[in-house]
Amino acid sequence: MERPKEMALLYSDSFSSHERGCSVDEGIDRRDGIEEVDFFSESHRRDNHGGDARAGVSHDPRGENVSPQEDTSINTALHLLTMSSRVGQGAEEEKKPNNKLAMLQGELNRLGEENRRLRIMLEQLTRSYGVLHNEYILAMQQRAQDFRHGQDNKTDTSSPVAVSEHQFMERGQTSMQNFGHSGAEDEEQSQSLSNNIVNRGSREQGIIPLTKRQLPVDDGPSEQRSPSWGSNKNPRLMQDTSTDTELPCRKARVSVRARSDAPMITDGCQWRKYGQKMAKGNPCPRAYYRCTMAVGCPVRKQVQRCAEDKTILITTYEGTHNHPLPQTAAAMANTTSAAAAMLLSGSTTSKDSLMTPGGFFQSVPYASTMATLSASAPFPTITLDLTQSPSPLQLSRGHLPSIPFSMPPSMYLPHKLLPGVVGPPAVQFGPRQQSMVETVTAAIAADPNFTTALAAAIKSIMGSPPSTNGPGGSNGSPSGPQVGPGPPQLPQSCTTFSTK
DNA sequence: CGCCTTTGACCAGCGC
DNA sequence: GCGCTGGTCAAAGGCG
Repeated sequence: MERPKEMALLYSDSFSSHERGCSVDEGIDRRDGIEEVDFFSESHRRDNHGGDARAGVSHDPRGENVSPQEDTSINTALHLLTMSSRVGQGAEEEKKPNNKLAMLQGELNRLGEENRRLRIMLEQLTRSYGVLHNEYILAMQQRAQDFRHGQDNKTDTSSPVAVSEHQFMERGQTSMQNFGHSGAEDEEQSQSLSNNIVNRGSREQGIIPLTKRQLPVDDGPSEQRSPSWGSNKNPRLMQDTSTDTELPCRKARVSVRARSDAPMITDGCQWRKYGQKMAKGNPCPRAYYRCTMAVGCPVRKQVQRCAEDKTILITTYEGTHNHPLPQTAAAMANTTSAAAAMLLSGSTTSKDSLMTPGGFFQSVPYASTMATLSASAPFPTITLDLTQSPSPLQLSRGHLPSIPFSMPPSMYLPHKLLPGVVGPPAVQFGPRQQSMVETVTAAIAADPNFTTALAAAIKSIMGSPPSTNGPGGSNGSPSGPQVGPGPPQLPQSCTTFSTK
């Protein structure tokens, strides 16, 4: 949906810059192409007519210089419009055709300008969002830290693997400082971190409503959705907005593709099936589960077999656990959290940073190969494809090719960005799978290139000094038990991320 | 008896 | 406005 719009805008933009020499017919044809923009143009036009000097488009919001010619043409067009209306029927009938052409051309010019302006505005908004988001994250971290001081060690139950993952996450996500941390502190931090990632929004609901509005932090559900999540149904969104606790958008999801013969992967959590549906395009039904490890836990997961390869089980997690996770679950949870974190981080960055050669994902080797972001859904989704083995090279060097996916414009928009992420617990695989999981997670966590790159990228993105958050930079999850973001299963080797 | 699964119905979002 | 689809609810039944 957004893409078309963007395309339309781009189109119109280029149009405006080339239109000058186009025949009227061409202009008319193109007009169809920018139809979607017309809506905006309308409102914009009104503004312009309101006496704003912009009507003449003598300046470009972006700061670019607009050639005088352009201005002239636009003004001329406007003039012609008025003229034609004034003159109308009378004596100048013969000139009508010419006037009409001029009118159309002028209209086109104007629309082109408006489109460009709108596009610029959109870019500015996106940038502003990124900045605000960064600030918000920092504030949250700070808050979590403070909160933690009052709570002291509360949790910690992760396995060694979990720890390493946590460390990785902590480094990468939170503040990236203190790489040397380890032990319980790290665990705690990491856990909280994961939670933060996911809950960032919900936890702080009371804070900075504005932020919330802007940041789609998802998960709010966990908290807000009281015991009966059931009541959320679709209304979730609406409820959220109305209650102020939630964000208008849904949380982010983490989807994991893994080979498994079992109907459902055991990930350490208890799930209750609450529905099953036949999904379009897939002969295999999709099952819906919700976490029953704690009352009111908002985490849900969808399990479905891949249509192309039924040995592949696709498990999609949504939400954050509001309770402690078992070790088995916690370990893997972090993996997903990491993925989610990447997603979140990416969201904070601007389109440019993500896509350009120094972009975040490019600096995160594994991220680029193992995860795929999808904006097709109403919420951001990161897919971890564990069905393929990573190339030794990648694992050993953490080097990756370029980003295998392209981020749709919508991904940069606030409402799609931050979600909460997920977390399911770890999956209990057979010894072989388990080891594979550990290997993968450990590799990711241990890879200096990865952590370093991630840290650098995030740092640059956030632009915050590392020192502030120390070990605690994290965000501990203030409230209660740690919720481990839970991840799912990590089965076999992994390396590629595929998008749905 | 309690928990879980099954399954049809309902609701909201979205595209045509 | 209508139909499709995804997601969820909740009654009914099964199982330990």
